[in-house]
Amino acid sequence: MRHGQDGEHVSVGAWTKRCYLAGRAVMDAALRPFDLGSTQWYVLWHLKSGGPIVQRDLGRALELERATLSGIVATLVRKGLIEQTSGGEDQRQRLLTMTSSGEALWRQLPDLSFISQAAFDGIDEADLATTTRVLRLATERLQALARTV
Amino acid sequence: MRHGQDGEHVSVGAWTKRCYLAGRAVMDAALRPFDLGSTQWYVLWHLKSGGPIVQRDLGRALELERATLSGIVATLVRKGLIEQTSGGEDQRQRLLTMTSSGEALWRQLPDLSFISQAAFDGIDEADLATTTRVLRLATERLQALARTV
DNA sequence: CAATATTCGTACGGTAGCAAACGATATGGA
DNA sequence: TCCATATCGTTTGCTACCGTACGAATATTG
Repeated sequence: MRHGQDGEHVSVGAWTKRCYLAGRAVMDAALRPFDLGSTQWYVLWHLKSGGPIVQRDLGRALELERATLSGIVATLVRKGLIEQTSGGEDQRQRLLTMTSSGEALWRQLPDLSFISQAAFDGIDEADLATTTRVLRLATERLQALARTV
Repeated sequence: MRHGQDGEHVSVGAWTKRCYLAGRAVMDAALRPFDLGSTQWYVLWHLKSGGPIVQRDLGRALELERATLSGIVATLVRKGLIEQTSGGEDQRQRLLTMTSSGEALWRQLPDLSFISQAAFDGIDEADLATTTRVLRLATERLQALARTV
C-alpha cells in the first residue's frame, strides 16, 4: 500500500494510515495527563470489563504479539496498576489482575467515546458499513499475503 | 476510536488500525532482506523520483514530524544510502541527496505494487471511493479535534 | 516412559511515531 | 541596528509495534 502509484488503491492505503494515526493522536492527548498510553488504556479497559485474564488470552483479544504485550504489561506492573501472578494450572501462563490503584485511576479517566463520535457521527450508516467491509476484506487479504511472504 | 462500544463507528476505527498494520507487515517483510524499513523506503522513493529535496519539505510531503524524519535520515545516512548537506541559502536547512550506493540498492528492490493490488484489486471502485471519502473526512475531523485538545 | 514438538512469557534489537526543549539561523519590527 | 519571533534540525524520552531467540513448562508421539 501507499507506494506512489495512482488510483483509489493507494488512496485507501494512505488514508488508512492517516486516520489511524490521527485517532491515536487524539487518544494519546486525552490520556497524557494520566501518563497512560493508548494500548495501556485498552489493557485496563479489558481488565475492568472482563476481570482477570490470562496474558496470552488478552494478547489474542487485543491482537498483540506476545513480545508487544509483555512490554506493556511490564509498564503497567511498574506503575502499580495491574498485577501479574502465575496462579494457574499451566505454570507457563501469567494471570493479569487490576490492582486497587488501577481501579482508582480508571475512575478518574475521561470517557473517550467522544473520539469516535467526533470522527464518524453523521456519516451515512451505509457508507460506514461499506468502509468496514472494504477494510476488513483488505486486511484479510494482507494477512493472508503476509503468511506467504 | 475502538473503545468498546458497539456500532459501525468502532468497527471502522478497529479495522483502520488492523488494515494499516497488516499492510505495513507485508511491506516490512518484503523489505527485510534489504534491511530497509517501510518509511526508509518512502524516503528513497521520494528522492529517486523527485531528486534532491530540503529535509523539511520531504517531511511535509511524507507527513512526518521533524523529529521523526530526523531519525530516519540519520539511519539512511549511516547506511550510506543518502547524503545530508547544508548547501543552500538558508543555513538552517539540510538538503538530502541519494548516493550512488543508494541508487544501487534501489535498483535491487522489488516492485511493491503487488501489495496494494493484493489488498484492493477487484473491489468495486465506488466502494473504494466511499472508503477513501469516509477515511478522509474522519481524519480531518480527528486532526481538527487534536488541535483543540 | 522417553523423546520430540509446541506454547508461554521474556529479552534484545529494530522500525516508526510523537512532544518538548535546545541551539543555530532567518526574519520582521521598533 | 537590535531585539523579538519564527523556523530548521537535533536530542531526549516516551509509546507501540514486530521478529528472533531463549528457557521453562506442557503436549504429543513413538
